[in-house]
Amino acid sequence: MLRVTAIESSGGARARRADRETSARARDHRALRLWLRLLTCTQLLERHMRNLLRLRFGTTLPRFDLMSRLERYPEGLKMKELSHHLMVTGGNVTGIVDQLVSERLVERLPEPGDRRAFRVRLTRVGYDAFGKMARAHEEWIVSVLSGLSRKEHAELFRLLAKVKSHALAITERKDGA
Amino acid sequence: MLRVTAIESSGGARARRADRETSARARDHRALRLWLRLLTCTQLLERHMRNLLRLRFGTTLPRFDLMSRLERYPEGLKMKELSHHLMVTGGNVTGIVDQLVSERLVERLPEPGDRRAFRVRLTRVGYDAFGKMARAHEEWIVSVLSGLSRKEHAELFRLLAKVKSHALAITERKDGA
DNA sequence: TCAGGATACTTTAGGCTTAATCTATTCAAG
DNA sequence: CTTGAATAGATTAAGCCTAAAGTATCCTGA
Repeated sequence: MLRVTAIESSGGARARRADRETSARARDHRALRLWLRLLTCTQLLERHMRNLLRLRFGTTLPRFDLMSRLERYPEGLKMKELSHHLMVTGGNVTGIVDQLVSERLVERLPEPGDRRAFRVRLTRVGYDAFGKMARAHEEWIVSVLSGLSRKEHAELFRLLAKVKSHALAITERKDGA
Repeated sequence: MLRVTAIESSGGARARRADRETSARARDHRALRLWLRLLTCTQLLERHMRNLLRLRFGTTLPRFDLMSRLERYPEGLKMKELSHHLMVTGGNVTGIVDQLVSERLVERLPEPGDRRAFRVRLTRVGYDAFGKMARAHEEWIVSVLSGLSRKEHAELFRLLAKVKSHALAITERKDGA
């Protein structure tokens, strides 16, 4: 329930208790609204990105993300590493790499010294295709975030870092316990 | 490419041009990093929420979101309205409502005066089930965002509002053009 | 009245994602 | 060397999500 609770105004112990409850509820309310707004922002940007990639390049965000990661590692990455970087499961990476291989955008190379693993790398065609997409992607991201001043940029970045590290701390604590 | 470009130091027109390019690239770089951080934060929180709902309540985030929306409208919502609120396609809502109906958590009621439409509403069981989930959900959201001071909360909220409205403006402009 | 366009919803095909399970290979301890 | 645990990937079943096309109903204007 996201309705704001009215604040009582009279004094006394009862009222103080009500105030505490009220402000606790108001804080909860703020946290929920903040979370919903975070979610909405991400979804808006992500949706637009997906449309851009689909309409202009006939591809998808997951494929773009994977290629984007590979582009930074000319020597290629193992499936396991990709899975970790992209924060998705191994099975998922298998599927996306399969697609990209069939489109000749990436290739699987044997990993010397470990016959279980292999290295995934962009092909020449993959590099070229990614370059075009990356420019459009970056252009749009810059424009959509240009509503913020440089100072606001930095502040938002800092606040999100705080959220991120706190979230990681909580998640890991629960995983360990 | 997220590598930071070195800044040239000598004077003259050539160097100034290089500086302009460099800082433009640095700004692009900041925008991309900001976007990636936003995405990471959302994914971290969302992932944890999904796990919570799955492990403790045997349900999923989309179902929770849908019920959460219905909880605010005791008279129910039409499929179209749900689709709009949740920012997903109609076909998607059909699927999730079907699931929830088969679990007896929501019900479809005829919409008087329009035989094409109907109203989706939480059942008694649905209300009770949602209440339990909502408490756990809220508790966790509050705790994960408790790393921020009240002031930081407000600032983050404000900055995200700015991102949101700017993104909406850009998206709509392109849709209209 | 009735033809058309619009609207509410469903269906379908295809892609993403996960958890769980399986196979092949590596590694380490005896 | 052999056995058993750990690791790298692939596979499967199930759910989410979308765009596009389909069905039924409503509405408007001649």
